Amino acid sequence: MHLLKQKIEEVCAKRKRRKEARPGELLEAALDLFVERGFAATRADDVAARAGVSKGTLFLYFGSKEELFKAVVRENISGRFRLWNTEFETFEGSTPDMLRYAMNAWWTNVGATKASGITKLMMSEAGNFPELAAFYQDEVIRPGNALIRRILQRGIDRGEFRAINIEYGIYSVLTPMMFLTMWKHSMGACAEQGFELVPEDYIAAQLDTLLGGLCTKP
Amino acid sequence: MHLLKQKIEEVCAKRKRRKEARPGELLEAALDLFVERGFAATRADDVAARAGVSKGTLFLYFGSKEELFKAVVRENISGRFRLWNTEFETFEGSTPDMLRYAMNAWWTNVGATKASGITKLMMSEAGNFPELAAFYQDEVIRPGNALIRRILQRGIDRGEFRAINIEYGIYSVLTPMMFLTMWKHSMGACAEQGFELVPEDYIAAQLDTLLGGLCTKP
Amino acid sequence: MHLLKQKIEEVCAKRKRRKEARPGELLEAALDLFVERGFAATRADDVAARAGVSKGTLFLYFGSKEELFKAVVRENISGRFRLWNTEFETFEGSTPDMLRYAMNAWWTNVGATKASGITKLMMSEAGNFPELAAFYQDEVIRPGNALIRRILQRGIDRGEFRAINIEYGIYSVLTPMMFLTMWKHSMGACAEQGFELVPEDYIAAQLDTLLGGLCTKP
Amino acid sequence: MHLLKQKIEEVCAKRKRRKEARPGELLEAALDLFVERGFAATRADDVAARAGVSKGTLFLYFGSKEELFKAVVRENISGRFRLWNTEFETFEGSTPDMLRYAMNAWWTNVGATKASGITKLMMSEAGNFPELAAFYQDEVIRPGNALIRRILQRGIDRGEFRAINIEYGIYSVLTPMMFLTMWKHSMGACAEQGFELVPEDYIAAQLDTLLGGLCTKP
DNA sequence: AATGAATGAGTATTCATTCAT
DNA sequence: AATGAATGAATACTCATTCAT
Repeated sequence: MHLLKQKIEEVCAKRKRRKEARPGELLEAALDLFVERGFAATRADDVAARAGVSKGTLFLYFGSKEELFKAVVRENISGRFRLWNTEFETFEGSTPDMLRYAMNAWWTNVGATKASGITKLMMSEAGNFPELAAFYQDEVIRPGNALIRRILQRGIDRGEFRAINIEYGIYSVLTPMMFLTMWKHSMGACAEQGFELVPEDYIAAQLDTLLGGLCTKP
Repeated sequence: MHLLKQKIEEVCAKRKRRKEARPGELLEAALDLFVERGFAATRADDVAARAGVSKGTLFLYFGSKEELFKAVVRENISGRFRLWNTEFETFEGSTPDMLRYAMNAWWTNVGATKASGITKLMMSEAGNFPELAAFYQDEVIRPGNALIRRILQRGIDRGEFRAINIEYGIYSVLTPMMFLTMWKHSMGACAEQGFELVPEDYIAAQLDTLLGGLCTKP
Repeated sequence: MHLLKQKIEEVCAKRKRRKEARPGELLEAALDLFVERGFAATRADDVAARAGVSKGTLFLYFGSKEELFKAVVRENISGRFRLWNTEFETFEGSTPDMLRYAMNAWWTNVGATKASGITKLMMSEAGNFPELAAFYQDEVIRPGNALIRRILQRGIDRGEFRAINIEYGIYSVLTPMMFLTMWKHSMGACAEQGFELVPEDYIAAQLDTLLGGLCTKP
Repeated sequence: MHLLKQKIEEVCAKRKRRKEARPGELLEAALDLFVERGFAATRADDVAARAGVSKGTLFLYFGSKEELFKAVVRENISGRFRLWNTEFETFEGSTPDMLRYAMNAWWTNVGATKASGITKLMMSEAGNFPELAAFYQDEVIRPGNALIRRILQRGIDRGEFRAINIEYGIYSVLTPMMFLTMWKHSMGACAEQGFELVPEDYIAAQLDTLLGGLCTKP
């Protein structure tokens, strides 16, 4: 009898592996297309085709195109912040070093990956999906800001940073990342000839300016 | 029958004077809606309605929705740079002051006005309109970058700025403006409660950081 | 100048005649098809085609298939009751004659016409359109019942009818009409061979039974 | 591999006992839903769900939705007429009493039960299923009419009823039943307030009118 | 020049039906 | 026998675009 069970389980396992894989394949395909073409210009047909299933299957897993979009956003908003907060607490170097580390880690783990596409998506479509924008605000913007705030505060507390207005300072850290994201997904395609933007160098340069300022020391 | 035509033409005579104004009204309406909703989500109906004309009239002036979009972008990319370059050449203060002046002027004349909407448009739709993106690159990005480059170079030449990598430095100046634009047109709607972003203060704070750096002077 | 106006009005008149005719043509086509095939089995395409317009035009006049359906029902629910109530008040003959007159008038003006199709429609689809059913209840059932009630009451008051329970009596009058409607639109198609139901004769026979009863007088 | 099959068959053995029951459960569920929503608006999913099986199983027993529908109708058209004809032949009372008995028996055994749903179904969908309508005609309408005809003829023969036109007289008996059926399944939901229709009372009242007529005896 | 009625290609979504397991 | 994942044909509805007036 257990032989039967075993067999059945085997069979089901294969199917289940497929069933559980489906949404993932669809989400991946959807992410690609949404980022590439935007929400409206992405046809359900195409998402299904790229995932290698029929249109009907798409709607089997996601009730509507909008739900698919939401799922794509959710899927790609990882709980990376828990890890990062831990790293913050155990970091032993100087705060400038911490900042350097943080921005480079962001680029490696987010900016350079497909995940950065959803930031671009959010910027483009936020107006049409207020509910999603709020979700993004809660899940990404707020924790992200909080982490940067902690870093800046640490720098100030330790006398490493000037006593700047932290809330505005956050954006000084944020905007280079935002810029890189847009660069990669929007303007980058038609970049200025004769000047190749190298993300890692760009980040290094921004950090230099950010930390040291443009002005020569008196 | 030609009598009718003649009469009609007579009657329409006074309308002709308004003829030149029409495209302007349409472009204005289209700018608003494109910025607010994006290209795909903006219906020709709505543009016409907001401009106070019939849908047919819209297509009388612009052969297609895409052409309308291009016209909107082109129309709003003014040759402001000639004036700004002149100002640069006649400016007599320090380069930090010049930078301050430039960014505030940008906010007053562009960022705070509807014109900033096209930057948002370009970021959102560049991928779908490479031709337009190239045009934008030529007409806005390149001259803008050139102007900032001149400012930074002036600062370095006069010993006011450190000898940073200018190409990357440009983006340090650019990104706060880019950020403000996106803030105004995308994320701003669902901003974090308890922290009101005041553009002028934000610019001042960014300039402070940019010029002085985060680190305390040794 | 008035010549122009005249011409324009002429032109517009033609168009308006067309525009105002459209909904009517569509409603007529829709009535035919809904009655023939039911709500669900009627395709919007077909309605448009039968009305001689494109699918788009259909949705120009009726926001959705459901709205079209509602409009069909409304359109065919005439204010015939005002006329009938007047006739009731000015009728001078006996109440049995009045009843005879009423049922025959119903057949001529409603039962035999396409309008009877909506009764069949309502019976079939009432469950799926509670809102419409309520509307039908208000606009047709209630006034219809009221009229029959007046007739029966008149007969009783004048000593022509027995003192029956009027509320139930109403249905004795109603059901033959309902039956004829269903006969015409449902079962009639596959009627029993060898017995041709002649509506007028059927009505006469029902009236005979209704008025005289089946039983021989004691 | 055949080992697996063997095992599976073993396991399914006890299910086989239920095998015969399956179609019955499905037919019951289908009857409910078809009556409630009509043919088109009833989804195969829902039928299967209500019957507690998977959608696949439904199509295992019934090749198509249409076949399911036909089976539902056929299943519920019982050969009750044999019994009723026997009762007719052994009935000993007066014909008016016989009529009273017949209509009340109908209500108890058919009208008040789910079986009455198929009458409603037939009325709504006859047009779309002429084949079924013919079947219904043969199996229900014709025998039913025949039985009523025998009753009326008995009354006339025994001098209890007037010598009416029997073919039309049949419908005088039929329509109250038809009406009750529609009332229960269509319009009843949104009945007129302030007047509760009690089926048994309604039948009694109709019989009174039918037998005695509306007119006072001379 | 202006209109707005008409169009029809295009797209999301549903659901009966199939079939591998 | 039973499942339920997958399918794709069918259909309501949208919207840029045309054109007669």
